[in-house]
Amino acid sequence: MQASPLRNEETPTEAPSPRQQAVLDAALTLMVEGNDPLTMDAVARRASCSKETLYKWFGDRDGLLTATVRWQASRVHAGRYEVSGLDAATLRENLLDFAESWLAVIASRTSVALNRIAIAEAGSRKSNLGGIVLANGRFAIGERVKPVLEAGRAAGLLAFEDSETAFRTFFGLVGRDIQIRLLLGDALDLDAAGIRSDAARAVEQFLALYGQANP
Amino acid sequence: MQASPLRNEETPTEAPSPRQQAVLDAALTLMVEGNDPLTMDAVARRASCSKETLYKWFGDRDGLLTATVRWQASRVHAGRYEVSGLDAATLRENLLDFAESWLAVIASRTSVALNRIAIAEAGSRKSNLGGIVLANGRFAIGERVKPVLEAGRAAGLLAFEDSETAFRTFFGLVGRDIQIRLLLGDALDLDAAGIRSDAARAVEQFLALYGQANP
DNA sequence: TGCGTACCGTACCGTACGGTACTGTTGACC
DNA sequence: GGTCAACAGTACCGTACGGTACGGTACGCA
Repeated sequence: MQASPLRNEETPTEAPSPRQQAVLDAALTLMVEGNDPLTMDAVARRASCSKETLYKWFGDRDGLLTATVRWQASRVHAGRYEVSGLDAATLRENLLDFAESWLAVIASRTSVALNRIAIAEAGSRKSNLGGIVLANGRFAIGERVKPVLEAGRAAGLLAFEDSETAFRTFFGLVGRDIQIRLLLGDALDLDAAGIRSDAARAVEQFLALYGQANP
Repeated sequence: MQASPLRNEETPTEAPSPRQQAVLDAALTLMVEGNDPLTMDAVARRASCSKETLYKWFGDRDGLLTATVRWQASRVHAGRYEVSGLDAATLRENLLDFAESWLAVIASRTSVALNRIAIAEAGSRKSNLGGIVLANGRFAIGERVKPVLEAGRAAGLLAFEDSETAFRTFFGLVGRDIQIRLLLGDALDLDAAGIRSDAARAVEQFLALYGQANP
């Protein structure tokens, strides 16, 4: 089990124009509503544009989906974290922040809808939607968390050999069964309070496993 | 976040006849191969039966998918575990066994294909495939693991308040990012050795969090 | 031997949807 | 005002696929 080749899929291409953003937002809205099966007709109607324009801008259906996923991802990315001179409280706070924001993302209707489409598409080859979602979700957050973990280790607050393995444990403690249940249609509603307490529990468990008193 | 209403979906209806089982196996094979998009035509051709028979036996496409999921589930369920007079070694062994078999399931091509279809279907209402997969996967294993955890607590080997919460932590430690990565098409191959070491790590971590010396 | 049942194979139907073509209409620029 | 590009709206095409109908065959049963 070595590094996956999926991590450099972020390739933002050029940013969509405001009108194109409106179209992509329409597509997102339709996905999230989830009543109709996201047909090109439906997007065109919702966005008040012609199908011909859709095809001109995005090439084909897959291009539209790809652009939509990228557009959504571009709005989720947050700034990087400060990792120099880490103390225990700051480390805990950073991890808590990651856990909360990650839970908020995977519990959002947008994420569920996007992941459903990417997973469905990943079944039938000929589209890299799954890779894009992974690159902007799971792998993007891994690349942001691992420096924090490594800084924690450098500061003597954490002990682990491989930051990737440590992160995957953190990921499991935070996400548990939430994402698969939501993807499969379980009703499971996580409100803000539930997210906070889940995130806190995950962080405490992670620190119990990997933390050590600053020597 | 309370109990989900999905847990009594196992309703096995009557068992399929041998010929019907062959048809369902054909459907499974097609799903796993994943080249064509599991059309009724393809199933009929692969199973050497007529579409009319398919519709007569299973009602419609959704009925066929449902029967296929149930058929697969009926083969995965293993026997229950002995939970009386648990000692530390037996507890660890039981947990290890659960973790290994669960990892083997979610890493199998069959599980990935089935979950993909159920997730795709869960997007467009009108089908309870997702509920069935959940009931026979995540919830079924939960109902089998929780008695073991509770027996461990009764024997003074584990400490927790809520067995559901403890199980969800175990679930997260075992599965981590594996299922979502596979669903999204990541290549990630887990061989038997990888599964064993992953399972062992998860069990040790779980015991580090919830275990306590027998008083 | 005739009849009914269960089934395969295949032709067929209707519709949904991806993709294209055509006809305005608007607005920028000369 | 004339010209052109971009675009909305819509009609249209081809195909894939869910679902149905029907002819043909094998087999059990009287």
